[in-house]
Amino acid sequence: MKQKEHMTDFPALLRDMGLKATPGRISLLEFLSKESKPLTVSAIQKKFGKKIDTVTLYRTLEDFADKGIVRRVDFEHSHAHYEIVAGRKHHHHIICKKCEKVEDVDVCESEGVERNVLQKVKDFSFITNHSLEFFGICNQCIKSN
Amino acid sequence: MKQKEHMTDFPALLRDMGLKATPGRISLLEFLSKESKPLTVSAIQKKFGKKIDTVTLYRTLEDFADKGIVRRVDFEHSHAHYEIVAGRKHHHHIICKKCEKVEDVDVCESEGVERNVLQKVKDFSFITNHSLEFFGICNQCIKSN
DNA sequence: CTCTGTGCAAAATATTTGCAGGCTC
DNA sequence: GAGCCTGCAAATATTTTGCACAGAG
Repeated sequence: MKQKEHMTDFPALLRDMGLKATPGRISLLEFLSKESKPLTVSAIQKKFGKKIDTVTLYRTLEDFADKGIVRRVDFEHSHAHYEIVAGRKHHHHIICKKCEKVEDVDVCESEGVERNVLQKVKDFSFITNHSLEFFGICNQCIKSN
Repeated sequence: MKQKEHMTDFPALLRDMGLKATPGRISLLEFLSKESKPLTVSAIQKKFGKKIDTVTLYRTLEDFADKGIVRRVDFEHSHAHYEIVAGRKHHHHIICKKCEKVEDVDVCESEGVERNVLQKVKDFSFITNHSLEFFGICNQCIKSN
C-alpha cells in the first residue's frame, strides 16, 4: 500500500505532497530516515553528509512539517527538533532535564482523545496534530547526582 | 489547605520554594495570576505594569519553572510561553496554526498515563512533568480562508 | 553579614526576509 | 518556460553569560 511505498520512494512522496523532488530534499529525507532521534537544524547540518544552506534547511523542514512528512518537536530547549514521520509509528518522547537524553515512548493514547478534546473546546472544529512529551531525570543522571 | 493559601500569598509561596520574596517577583506573580493565557517573555514585558529587565525575567521564569510555580509551554512558535501554575487546574491547550489563538483544554487524562509510560521506557524512573498541546485551525480562520 | 537577586553590557544562538539565479516538471 | 527551490547576505529575534551592585533574610 501507499504508506509502504513511501518509506523508500521519497521522490514519489515529495511529488504526492506537491513538492518538487530535488536532490537536496531526497537526500535529506534519506538522511532523516536513518536517524533515530529528533535533531536540531544545526545537528542536521553537522551530521548530514552534503552541505545544506541553513536557510534552505529551515524552509525545507517547515515545508515538510506542513505536509506532515516531518514532525517538529519542542523539548523546552529553546530550539526546535525535527524527526521524520514517514515510515515510523506514531510515538512521543521522554526527555531528561539534566542531560537531554531522549527516548521514544509508545503510548497508545486512544484516538478518542482528539474527539474528546473537540467536544470540550468552543473555537475549534478539527485537530491537525498534537504534541505530547514527558520530562524527567534519567537513571544515569540520578546516580551521578 | 496549603494549596489555597498559596493562591494569594505569593511571598509565602516563594519562601516555601526556597526563593527570596522580592517585590519584583511578587508583582510578577500577581500579574501572571491575572493572565489567562501563556505569554512570551516580550509579551510579559509589554503588559506588565512595572519595568523588568529582560535577563532578570528570563532567569526568574526559569527559576519559577524549575520550582513548578510557572509552566513553560511550547507552541511551535520559536519562542517559549509561560503561564502560572499555582491556583490553576492542570490543563493543556489547543493552538490555531493560522492566527495563533490559544484555548485551554481540560482533558482529564488519567494519572495512569505517566505510570504507563514509566513501564515502557528503560532509562527513566520518574517523570516530573509533561506537555500536551493540540494544533488545528480555529473556526474563524476556516471561514476567512 | 551572606548569599541570592537584579540590571546592564555584550555575546551567542536561533530564525526570518529579500533577492538573484538554478533546476524540476 | 513557469514557478518552485536554493544559496548568500543581512536583518531580526531569542536566549545566555559575566560582572558589579542591591536587597532579603
